[in-house]
Amino acid sequence: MAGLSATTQEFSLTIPMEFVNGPFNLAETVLSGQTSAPEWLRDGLSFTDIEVLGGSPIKYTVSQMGDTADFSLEVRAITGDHTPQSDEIAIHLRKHLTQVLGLKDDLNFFYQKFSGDKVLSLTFGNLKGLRLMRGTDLFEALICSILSQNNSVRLWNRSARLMMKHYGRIVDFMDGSHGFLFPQPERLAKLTPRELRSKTSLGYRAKPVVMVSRMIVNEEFDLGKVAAESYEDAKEMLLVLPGVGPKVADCFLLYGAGRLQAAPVDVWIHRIVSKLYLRGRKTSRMKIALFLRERFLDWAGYAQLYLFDYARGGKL
DNA sequence: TCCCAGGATCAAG
DNA sequence: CTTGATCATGGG
Repeated sequence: MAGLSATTQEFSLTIPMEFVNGPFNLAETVLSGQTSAPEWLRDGLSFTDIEVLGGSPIKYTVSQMGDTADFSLEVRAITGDHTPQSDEIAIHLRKHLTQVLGLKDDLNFFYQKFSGDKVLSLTFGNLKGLRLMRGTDLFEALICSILSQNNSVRLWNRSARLMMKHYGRIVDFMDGSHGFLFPQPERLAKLTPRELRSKTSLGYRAKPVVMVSRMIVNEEFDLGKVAAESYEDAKEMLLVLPGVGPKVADCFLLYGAGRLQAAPVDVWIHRIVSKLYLRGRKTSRMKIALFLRERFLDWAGYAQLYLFDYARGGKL
């Protein structure tokens, strides 16, 4: 937590390996298509994101030094124009990164607990250090999850960035750069679906995005209240939202609300689970999700993430 | 040109 | 509770 300077409003901090609970692979984690938020911008092996911490925007770049088993995380950050400089920002930032990168999740316990699972343990080799990301904004996580339906990771991220550019608040930083925050529901609620679609190439997903935004602005739907319910109740409540089915609801609960027993079942999960666990028997997505929850309990979300990356990586 | 992508929805069986 | 067609958009 060093390098604080009152004049430049740039600072850096180091997160030592001892602060992280087990191995970590930054690139694998950031690039694994999780829907908690739009994917961080990549520059080589460094990743950059913008977040509002303590009321003021901050841009930070994270780099991993070393490998997944012996490493440190170097973080460079810069604040916006009117930000009072203080040590609290660095504290906020470290806390923020701990949440969004799942730094306190006990991965070694996970690997040990399921070392006897012949299928899941297959994925541990190349994916060691892959962690579940958790969003800091429920609305952002919900919209990103809706965008991902029947879409590629690349395309839903492109659409999300276009939404930010056109409808998100612009923030300026001391180095002359700027960026955009994720749009507020109030802004999206005022749009017509065709207007949104024309600027973001959201396709047919533009309509549910606008509808859901309106329901939240009108207080017909309270994401905070839903996130506080039990997993089963929360999922049932989410299914009334347009554009939200079982998979999107699970994405929101896992990446947005941090419910680790949620296991979103997409085409990749459906493929790999029915092939490697169910001898190729075709099964409904609902049964696959139930299978994952019953088998992996509070680690179902993690099991799903590892199986997803393993399958998507061409290991099928 | 067809098939696919971290699916949802509706009608019909 | 399951299956099939349809829904935009861009990549392979």
